Amino acid sequence: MTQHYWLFKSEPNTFSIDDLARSPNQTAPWDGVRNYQARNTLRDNIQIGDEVFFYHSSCAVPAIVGIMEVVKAGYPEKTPPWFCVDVKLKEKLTKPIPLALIKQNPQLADLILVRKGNRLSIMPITAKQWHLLLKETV
DNA sequence: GCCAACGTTGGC
DNA sequence: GCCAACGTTGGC
Repeated sequence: MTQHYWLFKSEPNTFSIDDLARSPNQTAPWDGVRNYQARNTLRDNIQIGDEVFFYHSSCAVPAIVGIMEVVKAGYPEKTPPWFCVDVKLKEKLTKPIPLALIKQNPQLADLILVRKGNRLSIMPITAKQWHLLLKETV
C-alpha cells in the first residue's frame, strides 16, 4: 500500500504533544473525533505506517509541533459510531511550524489547514505539501 | 472575548 | 427535503 500523509489537530489543553510523549511507548489512541468526514477518513483511509503531523489548535501559537506514525489502523471507539487510530510519536519538532508561517508560503495555499473556514480535524496532506512543510522547520 | 464559518438538529 | 436556529471550532 502507498504510504499517505495526514495532519491531526488537537487542542493542547485537551491533548498535547507532551501528553503523547508521556504515553506508554509514546503511543496513544487518537480518539474523541466527532465529525463524520473525519470519522470516515479514520475508518477508511488511514493505514499503518502513514505519517502524521501533530497540530496544536486553539492556543497562543497554533502550529505543527511534531510528527507521528500510525501504528494501528481505524477501529471503533467504545461510543458508536466513532472511530480512532493509534499513533506513535516519531519526533517532537525543536522548531514548530506556526500557522502564520505556513500561510506565508504561496506553495501551501491549497493546504486544507489554511483554507478559509476549515474546521476539519483530520485532513490529508499531499507528499509534496508534506515535504514543503518540513522545509519550514529548518 | 469576538465573530466568521461550518456542522447538526429538528420542525414542518 | 428545506431551512432556521443553535452549538462548535478556531483564529485573532
